[in-house]
Amino acid sequence: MTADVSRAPRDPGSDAEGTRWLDAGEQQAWRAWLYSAQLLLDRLDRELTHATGISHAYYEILVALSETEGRRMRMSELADRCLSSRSRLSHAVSRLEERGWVRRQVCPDDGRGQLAVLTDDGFAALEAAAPVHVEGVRTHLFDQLSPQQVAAMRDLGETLLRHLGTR
Amino acid sequence: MTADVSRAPRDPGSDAEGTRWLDAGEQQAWRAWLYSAQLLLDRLDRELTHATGISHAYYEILVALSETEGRRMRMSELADRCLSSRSRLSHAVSRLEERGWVRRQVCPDDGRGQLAVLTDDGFAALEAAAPVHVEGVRTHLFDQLSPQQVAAMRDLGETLLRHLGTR
DNA sequence: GCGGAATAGATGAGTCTTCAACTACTGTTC
DNA sequence: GAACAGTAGTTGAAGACTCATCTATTCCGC
Repeated sequence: MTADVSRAPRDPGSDAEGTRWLDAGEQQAWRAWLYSAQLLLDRLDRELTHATGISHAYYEILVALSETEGRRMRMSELADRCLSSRSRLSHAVSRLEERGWVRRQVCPDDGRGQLAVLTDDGFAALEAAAPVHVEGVRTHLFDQLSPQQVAAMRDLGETLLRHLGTR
Repeated sequence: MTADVSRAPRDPGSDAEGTRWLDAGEQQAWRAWLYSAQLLLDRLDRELTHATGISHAYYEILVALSETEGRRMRMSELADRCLSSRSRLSHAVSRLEERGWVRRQVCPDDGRGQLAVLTDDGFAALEAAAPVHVEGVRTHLFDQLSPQQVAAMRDLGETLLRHLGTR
């Protein structure tokens, strides 16, 4: 006897706690989404890391910095932009600093704050990595999808973002 | 001057390497998908971990084992099912063994192999965690989507899986 | 049935993430 | 302007993941 605990472990309806279990169709949709998301994120990260030595997490930090005026940003703002905790970002910036790609600068407006500044070396590293990343996204994502599917993907993402909060 | 390196850093067309940069619509679709995926996975993992002490990664291992005859599975097969590397699974099973939720057993058919076996305590832990996980998936995913969006999500996931390999 | 290639899994070092302090500064209230 | 609460960011320890390496076993060709 197997027990698929994502569906009801007993007869539906006999469940005292009233958990709203997934039906077979929801189950399949969820699994397909979950597996494809995990595989895609993993694949992109792996290919980028192998080709350039830059993980996807680091890449997002460099991109965020490169898109701002002066290529610098407050640590907290950068953390929010990268969906990262403060702590995680702080560690990551330390490691990027060791590589000479980012440096820290005390924030002039607020003595508590720090600015992360993208260096020229950091920008060069990003320029080298960008084609690899974009090619990965194209190959593994957009090349596989029809325009309708791309539209659906965007709609889906934006709907979920409204609920999860852009934070 | 900002530089969005996901689009062409220079004029499109002046790009010597011929990188197929993303246009504005693709960019938005990609960002929406990426952010929503990261936020959703993070949210589900966090809520599950806080409420039950079981991370999503561990949860998937327990679910996979619970679904098999005899609640046991070869390590490699389990790794594949959980989209995990052999090494990662080996470490994870060791930690689950310390909790008394899984035990290892030499595979009778193949002296090289090991079976991971779900214990009764492990199954009980899973039964306790399942409602929390399912409720999370419902609240943060299905409750937010129309039936059409759910269908699109499934279609999208399955399309990407065909390319990325169910592995 | 012997020898080499391939497979299954474990292990340890290095890296990354999380969590809970902790320091330092700002803003607010009296 | 002193006291206190709140905010910004860092730090260190513990847990988790990756990669390369290692051992044990099986498979295959002869």
